[in-house]
Amino acid sequence: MHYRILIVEDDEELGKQIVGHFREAGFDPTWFKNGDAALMVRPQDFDLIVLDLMLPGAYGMDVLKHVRQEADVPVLVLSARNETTDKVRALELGADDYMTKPFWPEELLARVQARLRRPVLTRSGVIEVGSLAIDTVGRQVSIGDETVELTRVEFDLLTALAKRPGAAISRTWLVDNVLDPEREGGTRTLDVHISRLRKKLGDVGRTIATVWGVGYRLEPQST
Amino acid sequence: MHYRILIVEDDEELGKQIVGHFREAGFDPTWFKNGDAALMVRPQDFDLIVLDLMLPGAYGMDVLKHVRQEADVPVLVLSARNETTDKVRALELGADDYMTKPFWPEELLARVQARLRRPVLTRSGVIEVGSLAIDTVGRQVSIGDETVELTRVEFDLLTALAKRPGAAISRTWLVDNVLDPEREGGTRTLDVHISRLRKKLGDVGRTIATVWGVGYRLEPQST
DNA sequence: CTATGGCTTAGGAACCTGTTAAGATCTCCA
DNA sequence: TGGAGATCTTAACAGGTTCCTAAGCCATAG
Repeated sequence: MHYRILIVEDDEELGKQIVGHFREAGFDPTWFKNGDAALMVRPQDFDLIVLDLMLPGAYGMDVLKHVRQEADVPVLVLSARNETTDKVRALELGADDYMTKPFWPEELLARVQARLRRPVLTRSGVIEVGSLAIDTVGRQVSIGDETVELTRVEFDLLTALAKRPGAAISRTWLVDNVLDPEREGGTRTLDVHISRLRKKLGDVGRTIATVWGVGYRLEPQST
Repeated sequence: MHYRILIVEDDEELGKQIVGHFREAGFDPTWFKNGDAALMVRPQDFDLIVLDLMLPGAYGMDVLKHVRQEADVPVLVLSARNETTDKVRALELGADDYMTKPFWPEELLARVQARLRRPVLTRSGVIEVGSLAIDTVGRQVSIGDETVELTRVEFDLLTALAKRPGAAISRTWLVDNVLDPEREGGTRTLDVHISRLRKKLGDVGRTIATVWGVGYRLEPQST
């Protein structure tokens, strides 16, 4: 069975290239060259959406909003600029990942593949990993029947890991995306949060593995 | 069946050298010394194009553009400078890989082979070579059902080899790309890592072959 | 047989992580 | 506005892991 990928990209060259790479890799890509068409589509017909934010007419954000209203499909956002505002807004609107042009097609492919190995995310916005249940809407976490109280950072940290169970999430990514972005680098802050998270989660906490020199990973079959 | 390679390179020496290497390696190389000729060609007649950006008259980018308009042939770009602008522009125009001069002809050959001989990379980001499975996303390695604990360098080394099973990966490439780039040259560090990797992998470790005077190779049918 | 390159062992240096404790900051409510 | 409590950050250190280098031995090519 082939994953269906929707690509929204106005650049003729880049679009063709991306489509080619996806097809080669065994995906089933659909390519829209403008936002209007993308606004008509049923997002739930696709397994993942690659969206260029810099569409003519600044439709990028509209498309993203539309997709988010309709379904919980992962969205990978592309942007030509490396402006933080774009990134922040995209993430606020529910983008799942973000890439700055230019990039290697392989990298895009790799990220998409990583994203598709996704967790059990129920329609109500609950991520389930083993006995762990994360209500991303109500921002509540439970293990079995027990509710666990987490702070904001702890919750975001756990969510980031749980969104891609089994994947190693790099320290830098976590620091940049979960912790306060205004911070300056070079501390043990992340470790402290992980430490407390593990303690609060008890047995489940032990399924947060350290990937030495890289980051952390939530084991998929967390009991 | 021979792969047809188009080489666009104005430097007499380098061109001759590259052509020689490709021919030796069993490719079918065609060599153009200037961009004008390259603009006339039908890119779809080739399996891969090696393009020097620094052509007289600055035709490099034009050729790239031409190729991209015509067909979806992989293009490997060469450039004398190590300037980011060139790299970025090449990427925007759809180059698939990029090499900075000077380089070893072997390295060029290796990259070309890597591109033509697609790695065994499954949808989920797992590289499989025989009973060996490398989860590049989760950064985990297993042989059959057994998980193998590898350090960061060991993992990256194995991945580099496994991405191109059967291909000889040069020592220099491994040292430059896998080991800490800040290091100074002239040690036996790589050997030590390979040694430990072999030991940890047990039987599979024996399929990491030494290519005398060149580097290492992971045998494709590793048990 | 010789020279070159590769393998392995061992030790120490460098690095990374986990944890505790304390200070800074934020939030909420009276 | 003030203050208590919760939350986040930083510093400091311990403990462990990983990496690099040196040195001797072995394998290979010529």
